[in-house]
Amino acid sequence: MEDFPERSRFDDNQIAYNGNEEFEQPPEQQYEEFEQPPEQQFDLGRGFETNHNVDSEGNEFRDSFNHRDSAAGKLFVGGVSWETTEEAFTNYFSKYGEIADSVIMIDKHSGRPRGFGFVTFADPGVVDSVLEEEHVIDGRVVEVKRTVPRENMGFKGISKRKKIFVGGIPTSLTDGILGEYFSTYGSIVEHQIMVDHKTGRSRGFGFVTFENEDALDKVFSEGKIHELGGKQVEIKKAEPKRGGGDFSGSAPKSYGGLGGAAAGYGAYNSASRYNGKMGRGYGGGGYPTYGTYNNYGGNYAGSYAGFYGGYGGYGYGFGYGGPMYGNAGYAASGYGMPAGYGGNTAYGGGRGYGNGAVGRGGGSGGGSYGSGRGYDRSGGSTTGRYHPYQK
DNA sequence: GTTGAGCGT
Repeated sequence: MEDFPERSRFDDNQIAYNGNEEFEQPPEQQYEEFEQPPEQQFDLGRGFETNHNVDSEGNEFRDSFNHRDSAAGKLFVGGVSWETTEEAFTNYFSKYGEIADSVIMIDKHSGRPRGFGFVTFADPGVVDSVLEEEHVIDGRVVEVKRTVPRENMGFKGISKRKKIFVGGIPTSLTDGILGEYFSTYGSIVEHQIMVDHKTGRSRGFGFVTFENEDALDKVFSEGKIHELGGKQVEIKKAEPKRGGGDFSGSAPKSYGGLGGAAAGYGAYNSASRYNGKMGRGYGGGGYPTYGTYNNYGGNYAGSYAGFYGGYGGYGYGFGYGGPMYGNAGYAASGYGMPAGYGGNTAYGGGRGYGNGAVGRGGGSGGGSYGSGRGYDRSGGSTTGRYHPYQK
């Protein structure tokens, strides 16, 4: 018996690996895809020195894809009554200055207003004062905010664990009182009582965001039960509902975790196919934090990959509660890092595992994005932020 | 009565 089965198996492996290499396309091509000249969409003139960034971990990433947000003078207006017309809406804000643009978004499917809109002032200087004030349109208090920040603001953002949940609030209690009460513990950044859109009535709970964490200490030091408006309310640390900022910076919904997904693909030969679509990672923010669903993407990919033991890979990443189920075996570990560089490396990654750079998945956002959209949705919460043009 | 809300096809 000189013919060892091992031998042939080994041969098989060799073949398999060779096969891999066959699939690997010259990186140059990838580069061309990724190195597209950055759009000059920075009409905000806010002093973005460059759109080539390096985060604190040394990851490079590009800012692109900043359409529609944070143009100077532009504000998001939420909580708009469904009865408010665009005309009334515009007219209301025109008292602060010339309106360059304004719109109330309508859901095309239901034909109903979506309850929010945008207003852009010709003079960006007025937004600050607009943001300071309370606004009532058609008897409804609307919420004016800057348009959703992305990685751009990740650092100056005001967010950490400074938000508390307040439950058991008497429906008669107003948001103003809520703010007044808790402001005795520290400066409040934001506070709100949630109301039912249908009835307009309080839902009996709200949130308060403090400026500093010591305010939280203070407020919690008095126990979780507070007396507000003559009633007992309970306070707790607010649970993050969605990218709302319990964690790093204000990285909103950060597609951060995608490192995993990308990895998954990388593992498989077909990476070459997908690579073409990945690349531009929004990455940015870089914290691997969320990305729950994204991981599914990775998973799936992993399964397909089969090769490197792809299955098993249930996401990892930081949930809120704490640890994750890290496993993601190779998939995650190997390629997260290269991904950070924008896909080109995602490639090389195909072979060199062991970097364990999972954490850096940030940069590879594009991955799951381009290819894993379907999975994303399965994760629930279809924020629908990115509707590339699906009608 | 107890965990929100939404970011322009």
